[in-house]
Amino acid sequence: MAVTLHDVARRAGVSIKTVSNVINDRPNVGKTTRALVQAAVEELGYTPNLTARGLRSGRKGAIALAVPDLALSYFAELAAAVIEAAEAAGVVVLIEQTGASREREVALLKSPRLNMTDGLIFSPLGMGQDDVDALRVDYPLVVLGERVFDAPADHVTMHNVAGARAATEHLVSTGRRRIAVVGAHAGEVVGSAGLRLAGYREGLEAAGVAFDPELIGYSELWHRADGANVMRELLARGVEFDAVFGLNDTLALGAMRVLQEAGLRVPEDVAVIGFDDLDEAPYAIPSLSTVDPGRGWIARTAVSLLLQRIESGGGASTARRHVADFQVVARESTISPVS
Amino acid sequence: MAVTLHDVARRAGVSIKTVSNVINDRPNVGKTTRALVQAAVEELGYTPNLTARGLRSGRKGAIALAVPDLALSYFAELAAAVIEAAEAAGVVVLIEQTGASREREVALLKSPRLNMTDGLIFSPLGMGQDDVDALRVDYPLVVLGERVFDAPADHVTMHNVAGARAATEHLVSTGRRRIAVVGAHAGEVVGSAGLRLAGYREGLEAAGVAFDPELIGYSELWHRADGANVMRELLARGVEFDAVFGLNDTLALGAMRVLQEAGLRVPEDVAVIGFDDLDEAPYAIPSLSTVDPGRGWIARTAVSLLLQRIESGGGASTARRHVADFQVVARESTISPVS
DNA sequence: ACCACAGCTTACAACGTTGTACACGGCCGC
DNA sequence: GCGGCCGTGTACAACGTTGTAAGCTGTGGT
Repeated sequence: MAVTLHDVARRAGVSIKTVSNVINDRPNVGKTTRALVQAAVEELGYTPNLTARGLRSGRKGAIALAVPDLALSYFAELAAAVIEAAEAAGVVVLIEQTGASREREVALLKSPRLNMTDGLIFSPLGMGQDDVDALRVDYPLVVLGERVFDAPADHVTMHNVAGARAATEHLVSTGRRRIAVVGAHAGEVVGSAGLRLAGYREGLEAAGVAFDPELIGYSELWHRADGANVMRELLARGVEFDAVFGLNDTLALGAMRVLQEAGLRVPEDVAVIGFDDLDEAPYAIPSLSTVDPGRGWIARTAVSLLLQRIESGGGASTARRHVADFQVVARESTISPVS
Repeated sequence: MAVTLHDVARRAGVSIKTVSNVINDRPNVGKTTRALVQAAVEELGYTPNLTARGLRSGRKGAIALAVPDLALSYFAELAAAVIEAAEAAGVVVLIEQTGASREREVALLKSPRLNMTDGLIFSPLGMGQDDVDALRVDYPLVVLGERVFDAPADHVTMHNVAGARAATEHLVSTGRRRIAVVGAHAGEVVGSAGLRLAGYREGLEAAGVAFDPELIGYSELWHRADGANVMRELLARGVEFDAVFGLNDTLALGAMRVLQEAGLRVPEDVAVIGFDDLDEAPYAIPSLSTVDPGRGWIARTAVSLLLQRIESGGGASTARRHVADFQVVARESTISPVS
């Protein structure tokens, strides 16, 4: 059915290796032969069999991306950026969903399915420091996020602490002092929730504002609904606050809806800031202030690091660590428009 | 480096074919031999090389999914469902983004990259009826959506017309008569916009409400921002309406924010309904009424049809067409809560 | 005049797996 | 007790590609 090198070789009257050399732009092919072969390729509509190439050369031209769930906006947008960056390098992306389950994350790392790809970009959410050994794999690996420190793999991450601190300071700079937090994880130290909460405390301290545990709203998951629930609970408790820091944008958006439902004006009565700079943040009403964690840069860097590892034969040199620049994006939810 | 059948065979003292037979549960292997081999597999940590298997057997265990852009919520949620369904069948998913560009869509269909997979689930957005021949491919293909009719491939789609009609009738049933539309495409007949607008007109007609072109808001793209812009324009024009039908949820959400910004209450002053039942619809404030087009069913059916084609050797039998059941989901944006 | 060498091309093996054909032994039926 | 058959296992080839080594031709140096 499919056209192979043999067919092209027969048509052009050369050996299959010469055709292979033409396809791969090897230098040692004569001009006339090259043209002859190219004509035959054109004529027969030959396309290389990537599976066979992968078997023989070990390079498959595909990478895997493992995220908790594509239905979570942050990961969908991250995946979109990873696919775009990979595409630019001529590589395709195979996506795995781990459901943020520690077991599935650990299992994935040893899955035979991964040997269809040249390497993995892995964004764990359930694994912890204890699983650091599971990351000691024999294929190129880039880890995203901050669940595991000192991993024996390249690491691309964001300034969770500094970003959260900057968000807090931004709120303080607009005159807010009672800043509620939505989405904290009890007792967590590593992980986005723990780090961002630490940044929040740093920001308060720098501004000379006392930390009040009453202002911290906890929720395990980070969906819109969780943000709404936590905010309802804070309101019910009667805690006073003039600002809300959602540990990510979906939490902030959920919280913001509840605030408006309760008749509180954003930002006049309560300012709201999130974290992630989702595509939808600018289009919320009011548009959501947030921290842009450099998602695009993270995606591009992760792809580029992974491709470098693949290129270099996966030699387990020292693990590199890259941190994206962040930026506070002030929008209407923290700064009232000039009226 | 990696453990192969040869290594296992040597360890177990049998031939590699016997090991292969054990791995694949072939019947003609004795009980003791089987146990022996399994022990060796365990001991050496053998995992099959899927690339080699793919080359030899033609079955790669991967399918491709092509969507316009994962950053669009609908496609992210669709992709999540497709990956989940494929995973249940032991198949991985490779994702391609076409950017809704007709050229890239047509090019993708002939891309050699696809031969890493056993088949394609394709959701075109730029192609039209003229490109029907491009869908005549020699690998298993399932097409989603309604851009192309009579395609020579299996087709899974939704009840765009009936769903839109039902949404319209739902608005009518709550007493609305002046129903604005957000997101129409001028002159389009096929495609979601054209079909949903047709359903809207059917719904009006059935209710004996006259169609008023003044109420139709056009926008090429279907992002949140487009919904907001169209709504601002409708308000600026001073058209009177008591309901809004967003041709998808993001349009409806964008429009709803603008309505609230303008001081109009939803649903008291204006009812809003969307289409897609995105995960975020129930968490908007007010929660968004919408049409559940059976996204999960579509994903599962598409995967199942594709796998059937693959199983049956891709024999180009007659193209099948499947249409998901839809359901109007009434939420707060069309029905005021009992107060 | 011959060797060395560069430039181009080819034959062959190999990547790790599975399909095909066949070999071996024992048991059944006649 | 012999022929055939079933159950079990093996050897070999093949999937389509690329790496290696070697072959062939012609040119230039000595």
